[in-house]
Amino acid sequence: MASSTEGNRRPVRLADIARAAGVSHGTASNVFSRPEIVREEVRERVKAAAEAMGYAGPDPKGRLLRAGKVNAIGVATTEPLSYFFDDPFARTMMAGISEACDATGAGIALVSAGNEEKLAWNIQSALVDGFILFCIEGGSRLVELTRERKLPFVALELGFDDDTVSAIGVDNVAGARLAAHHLAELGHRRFAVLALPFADDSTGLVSPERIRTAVYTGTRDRLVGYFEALSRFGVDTTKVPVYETENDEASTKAGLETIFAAAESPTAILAMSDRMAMIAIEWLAARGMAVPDDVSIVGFDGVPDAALCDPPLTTVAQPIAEIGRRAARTILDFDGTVRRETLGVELVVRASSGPPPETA
Amino acid sequence: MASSTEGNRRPVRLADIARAAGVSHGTASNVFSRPEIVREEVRERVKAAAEAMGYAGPDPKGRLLRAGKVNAIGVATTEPLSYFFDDPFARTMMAGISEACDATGAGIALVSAGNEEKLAWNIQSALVDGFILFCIEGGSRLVELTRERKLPFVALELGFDDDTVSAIGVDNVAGARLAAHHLAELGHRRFAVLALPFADDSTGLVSPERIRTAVYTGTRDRLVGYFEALSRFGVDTTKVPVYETENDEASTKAGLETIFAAAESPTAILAMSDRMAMIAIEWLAARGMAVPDDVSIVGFDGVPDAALCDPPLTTVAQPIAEIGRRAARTILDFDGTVRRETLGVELVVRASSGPPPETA
DNA sequence: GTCTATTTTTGAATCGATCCAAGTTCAGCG
DNA sequence: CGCTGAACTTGGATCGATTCAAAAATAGAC
Repeated sequence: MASSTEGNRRPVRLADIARAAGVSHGTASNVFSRPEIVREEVRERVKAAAEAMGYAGPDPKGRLLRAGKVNAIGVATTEPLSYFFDDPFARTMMAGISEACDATGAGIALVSAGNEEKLAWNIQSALVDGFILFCIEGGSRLVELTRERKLPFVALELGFDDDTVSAIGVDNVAGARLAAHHLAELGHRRFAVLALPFADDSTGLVSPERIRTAVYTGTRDRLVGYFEALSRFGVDTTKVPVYETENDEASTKAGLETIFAAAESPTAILAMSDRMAMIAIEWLAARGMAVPDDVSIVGFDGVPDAALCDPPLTTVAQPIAEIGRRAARTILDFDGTVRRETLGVELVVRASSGPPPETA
Repeated sequence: MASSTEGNRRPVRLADIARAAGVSHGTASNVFSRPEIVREEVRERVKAAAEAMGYAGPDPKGRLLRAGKVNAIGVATTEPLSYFFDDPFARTMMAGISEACDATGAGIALVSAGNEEKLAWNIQSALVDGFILFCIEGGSRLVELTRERKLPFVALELGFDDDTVSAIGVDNVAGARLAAHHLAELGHRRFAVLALPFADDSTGLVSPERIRTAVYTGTRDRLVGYFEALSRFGVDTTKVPVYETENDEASTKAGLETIFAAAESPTAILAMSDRMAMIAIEWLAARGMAVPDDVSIVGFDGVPDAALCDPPLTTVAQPIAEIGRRAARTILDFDGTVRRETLGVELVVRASSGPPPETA
């Protein structure tokens, strides 16, 4: 029966019920958005008409255009969407962002895309009031794309220098110094570094030249911090192998192969991410090397998983959730200025680091 | 210099550059959305004008209104936003949803809210093409609110019977049967059940009356499954303590206190969630009871963490990511029909279950 | 130089609401 | 009975784009 009237889809809009109720669309609008200013009798009539016609309530699309504000912040990355739920670092960050959004009632829109073209489109068409950018990879492209939108945005883990963008990060030099100092103080003198990318194009042992011309300043800063602390203990840093990975399993393992194939294998590994550190622990275990008895490892990031692995990882902990919280607030309370924050890090000593083996 | 012209914020719109370039809005619009149909000379002129005036590109707000489609799906829950990133079950589900969204290029909007009123508003005003509802708690309210929007939606973990809503779930009875059968077959005869809520108002040992009048049919179904399998082994299910919790630490621990305070303590625990099962393992360890030597435990859900805890948890695994994927597809390929899917579950035997102690 | 076919461009209509200045209604008062 | 002010309503303008039928410009043929 009903279907005979319905037939095809007919989106009922405010104007329809206004007409049905015999009032202007202005009044009909008020019934929904400011009911108190409409006389009760009229209000009831309009509501009844809405009910009868199956009106779904003011369509946010229309409201949005008028109001201008979406009340949601976009979080973008070049990784696939599942990155936000799979990666421990991202998850912790998102928890911080969530907290700030919950507090103000803002929503979160996740933006990502497989290929470059889709990413551009998704960023251009995302319905948000601002962006938080996860710049883990392809950060400069992401920043470039987002800048076009002319909306407030803040970069996280920004890998390169650009004073015109708001960014929140940590003191990489100080953090790295902490990690290297800790190991050197324990007595280690033979080190190897598992590095994040210095630029986009390759992996492998890095030359001083590559370090000098690094695109990703975060990577360079961490290395500088490591070397600063090591030099202070008399370590010849030119002899320390630095293997550049892509922070994934394959390249990290390749790095470990290379490092331990050398004549003098290290007693301590400085990993620029917990991810690599944990892969290293696993790799060493598989080769029968004990952590920390044979080799000590210190990570970087302080993801929750690092406390749970075996042995629990000594690492340089970033205040990840706090970074997320501040990033969200930067967008939520945007005031038109470029905001740059550098937060402190903390060395969390757990069981993956200890004195070097006696025989060494 | 520049600032003297800019002064205050002036949102440049398409009409502005059209005027500046001396073309109609129609043509200006085409330059951006279908550049191939406008003559090169004109296209360049318009683009130059856009560049000169600092135009950010067609505003999605305007486009949206015209196009009608947002190209994003909303995921809603009554929990705070961080639930999506903290809870292992939710995370796995979101990974599945992400996958389906990535495949079609759709975005994800997270919707949630502290209080009831905000939730209603957030659902009413979310810019999405459809909803996926996490009905873990307050599911009926969530469904009610969402129905108002008259958008496609699908419920997950729907706790109650309602044939008018699309939902994706698992065969709770069969899953529970698997769990109980496994334990009974190992020789256990003294059981206790850690149950999810039967209704919203209380926790504690449940009466047959409460089971019969259960609001949450999922809970009831799992219990039915447990009891069916146990009966087949001659266990008097009326003697099996069933403790209703809120699936959190406090109430689960209270349940364990109660259960183990009884004269005949159980040798096996059937937990309706991995969460409770893992809390139980911890609680038992703290009391010096060994799992599975003194007490066996079987969980329900199959979250990734269950494989990592100590001892690894035997559990009834739901195809969580697959549920997420199907939910997303239900919205993405919405055809106007009510879709109900019930997926199978699988018993994953790990180290938390074994034969009962000899002395028992 | 005219006519037809094709390529471009135009401008009004539309999407679905909210806002607001101006107009209407009505009770109370002198 | 007219006047005043408060309480409601109205209808046009606006938000920022896209669409499409019709008009205009251009090209090609004869």
